[in-house]
Amino acid sequence: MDQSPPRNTSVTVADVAHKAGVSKATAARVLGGYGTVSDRVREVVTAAARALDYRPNEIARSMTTGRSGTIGVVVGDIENPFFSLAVRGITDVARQAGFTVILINSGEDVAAEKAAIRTLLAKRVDGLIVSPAKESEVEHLREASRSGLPLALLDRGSDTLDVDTVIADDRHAAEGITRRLVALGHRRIAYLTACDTPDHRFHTADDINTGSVRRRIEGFLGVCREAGLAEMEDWVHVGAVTSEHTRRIVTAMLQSAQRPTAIIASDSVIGLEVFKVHREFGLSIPEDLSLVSFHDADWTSVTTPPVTVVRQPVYGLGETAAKLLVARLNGNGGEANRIVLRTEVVDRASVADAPA
Amino acid sequence: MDQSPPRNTSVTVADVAHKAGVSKATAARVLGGYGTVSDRVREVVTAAARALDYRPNEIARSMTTGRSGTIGVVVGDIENPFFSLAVRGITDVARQAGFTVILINSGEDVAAEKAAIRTLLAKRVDGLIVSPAKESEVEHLREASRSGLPLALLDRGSDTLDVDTVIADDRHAAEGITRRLVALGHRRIAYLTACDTPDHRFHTADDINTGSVRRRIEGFLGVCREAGLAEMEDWVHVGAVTSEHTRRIVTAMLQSAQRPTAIIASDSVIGLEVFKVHREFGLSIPEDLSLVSFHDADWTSVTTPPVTVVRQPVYGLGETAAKLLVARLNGNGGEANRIVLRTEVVDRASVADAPA
DNA sequence: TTTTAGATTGAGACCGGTCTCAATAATGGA
DNA sequence: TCCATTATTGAGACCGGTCTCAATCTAAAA
Repeated sequence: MDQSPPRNTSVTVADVAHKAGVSKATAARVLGGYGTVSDRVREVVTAAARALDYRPNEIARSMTTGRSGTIGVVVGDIENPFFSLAVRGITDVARQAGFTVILINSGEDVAAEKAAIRTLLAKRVDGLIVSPAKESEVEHLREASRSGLPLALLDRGSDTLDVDTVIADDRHAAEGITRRLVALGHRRIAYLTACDTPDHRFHTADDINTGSVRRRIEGFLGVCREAGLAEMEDWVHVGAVTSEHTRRIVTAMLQSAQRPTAIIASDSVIGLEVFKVHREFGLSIPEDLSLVSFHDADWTSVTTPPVTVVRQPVYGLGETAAKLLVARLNGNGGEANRIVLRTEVVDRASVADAPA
Repeated sequence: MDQSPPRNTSVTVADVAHKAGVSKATAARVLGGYGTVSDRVREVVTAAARALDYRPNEIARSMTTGRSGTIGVVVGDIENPFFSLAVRGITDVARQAGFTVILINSGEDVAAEKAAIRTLLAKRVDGLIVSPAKESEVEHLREASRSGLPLALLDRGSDTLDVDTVIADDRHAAEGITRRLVALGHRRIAYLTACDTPDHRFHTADDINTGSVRRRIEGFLGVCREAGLAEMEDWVHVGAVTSEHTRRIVTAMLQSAQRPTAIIASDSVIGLEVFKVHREFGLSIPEDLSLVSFHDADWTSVTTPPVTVVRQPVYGLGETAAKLLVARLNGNGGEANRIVLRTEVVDRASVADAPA
């Protein structure tokens, strides 16, 4: 009795209309909530729909309206706490605005990113939020945008792409912490990032395709130059793409005769690895080595000593990007917005004077 | 010259067919990759499609095939590293199998979960992976499953739902660590979980609606009983839903005359908060307090001391659930699979003899 | 009471694919 | 060379909604 027949074939407006004894058009009107219907008919149709357990088919609806009610999100890696928090911001806004989110990881690989965009385009998403793997390769994004699809860039911008962009003031943040380290007497300051170059070595900031990281490195190098430190390019290390890579790089660094007295980690995953390795070397932070990490990850406050970090408004990054996109989706036109959210240095105890 | 006209109206198979000088049916055949076409025609159509920059419309395709190529994923909170890692496992498998993922957070709220299911049903997802907020309220899931939609449960099962389920051996894990604590002389052992009850107090394991947590508590209480410890129900604390709640509960606990000598944290977010609070009290782990946390979060290995944890195969949980779902989607029938993945205790340094 | 603007309702086209079925062309065996 | 098969192709229905337009109805205005 409680087991209704397993209906493999779903009930449609036509079914409801038939049961209610009205035309398909009328049933569609009350079910779809548009047009004008008499109260009596509305009741009959509603009752029929309930009796039949009618479920609207969004696919069919999208077919005619041209809107899918979904937004596509392409991030590097949802497993990274940075992105998972940003995505939380996006989904919260999207849900509230009546949109649903299709999530795809690019693994920071441009080819995968292109494939993702293609898939999303085929699914006819109403809008796109992307954290581009490479600023230098955004043709696929430009094309999507030019075809009229609203696009918002997350955490990484592109000068050549005139679309809504939400980033953090990475350069400023990097300048701040570098200045601080220099003031404390540090001269051998290493900057460590997951971004890679073809030969896995750093030459100039232009080699760095990830906008946010490039700006940080430019800030870092700029301040070093001001302070009269030469050839600090040699202290920028790229390719910390996995914890194994990071471990290898940090190990080489700490074993070197010219061991750095301070390390700036470009994200919390790298920062964590640096922290792990420094202990294996029996070094102590901050006496032997100062450490600053980007991203105020949860672990940074419970280590001994706790780690000084650049706190980025990660949730806000996603939230803002989604809000801009939703505004576009609601027809708000106008110039592309380029929003820069403020970061903040959270002073803890991993930074001190350079060892004598 | 390089700026192709911004086509607001997308090109369809009919357009391609017209340009290629063939019928819509024929163009559709080569574009859709089905049926049989002569090589000559294939070439002409392909060329026309390229010239027009034809992009298939998945929505329209779904309309006739009845398959959307998407799977819906409902988790508590993507921001939680547990879920973000599991989702990574899901998306990896889904992508490989040609499916796209629609992600919705339930916030561990049944009403939100129901709404999510409804949305996903309307979007005509091909399958569903859900981490149910409450085992006691799964009617909406049962209904979805009964209507023929493949469903896989993640991390939390339901005896009354006969669907593919992937969980960890939570009871066994809880028994193991409890036994260990008891053997070290602990008698005042607190178990702390985010799951809540109507009156925010724990009475019996049946009050706990989250399957994984209930099994852990049953394991915990079972071992305590074996060891002759009475009324350990009083040591189970529920409602650590936010860090503020957790902080309040832990603070009360540590201030009490009957201060626990060991705490078991039901997830890493709670474990982190316990770690933070214990320090503010000037207590030291493990001398004054032993701590064990579920989920081998990254921070647990870098604290001083590092924290002993129950390592769950989180990525594997998501991966396996997705694989089971994909198998169903490919038509594999048969009994519902109930897979239990093994956990492992990672012994670090936060557990020691109970203080005298 | 007749006229008429406005409210309701029904028919049917349409969105952009897939797919069936019949018609036509090409190939092979007797 | 003729007929049976098989390969290609075109027409048009269909999926489940939305939406336009014309027809019918209702009630207020004259």
